Amino acid sequence: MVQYGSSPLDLSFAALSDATRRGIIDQLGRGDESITSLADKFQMTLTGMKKHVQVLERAGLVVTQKVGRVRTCRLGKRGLKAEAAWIEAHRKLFEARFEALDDIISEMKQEGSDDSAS
Amino acid sequence: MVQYGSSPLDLSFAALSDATRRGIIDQLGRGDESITSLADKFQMTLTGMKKHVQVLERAGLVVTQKVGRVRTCRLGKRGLKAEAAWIEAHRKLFEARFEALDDIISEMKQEGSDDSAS
DNA sequence: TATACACTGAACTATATGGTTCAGTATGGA
DNA sequence: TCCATACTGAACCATATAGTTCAGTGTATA
Repeated sequence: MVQYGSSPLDLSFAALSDATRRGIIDQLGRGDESITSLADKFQMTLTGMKKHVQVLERAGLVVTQKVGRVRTCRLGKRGLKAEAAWIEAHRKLFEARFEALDDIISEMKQEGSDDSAS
Repeated sequence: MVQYGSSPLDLSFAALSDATRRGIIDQLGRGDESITSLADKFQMTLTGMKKHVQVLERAGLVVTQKVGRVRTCRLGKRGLKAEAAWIEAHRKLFEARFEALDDIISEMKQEGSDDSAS
């Protein structure tokens, strides 16, 4: 039996699965921003933006700091190392599979029956 | 205003945000599997496993083919290229930010007020 | 001091996710 | 032919997500 507990990757990949949040990361790559300016840029309520930022923060991708009444958001120091590592390791897995099985696969496709059924 | 539509990355990052599904990819890297054998290995009902496989399939990470009564799952040809590309591009963004701002940040930390408030 | 600004939190909506059970359908083998 | 196997689909549950509105709190500033 294979057992997998939940991990930090759960949080970061989930954070990255939303286009708005990937956009926020793009934006913060260009410079720090307040919640308000992000909300403006993404045409969203303050509250909505705050939630997105919280998701990114829980994932460690973004760090925030409140000074006065302004909360400033910037990219988190931990970066995307763990995610890059997982993806790279598995990208190789995919490729290894295809080097080994390329011809077998096309062979299977020939004799294939149902394929792609619901 | 910054506008981001939904993209294939939404589906693949969401697919990767679950430890079971990342485990399935690990497993398929070692060889093709039927839904039943995956369900056994991950101690889950057939129906539950089928759903996970469908999520991976919609994301293009896994391909399935039904022959007789067995549906065989294998890694999808499209692999993790797009995901790797996004992560790599942004990993550089993170690093660039820190090279430029490392000292400014630690300076901000000194004078910081609230930090890490809810 | 009064006002405007930036955020925060609670509450609500609609939809998705991760899982189950149960009742099928279709296939392979004795 | 009969039975077990492998999957499929519908229905249900609990929880999470993406967004909203509304009613605050705390901070700058005129």
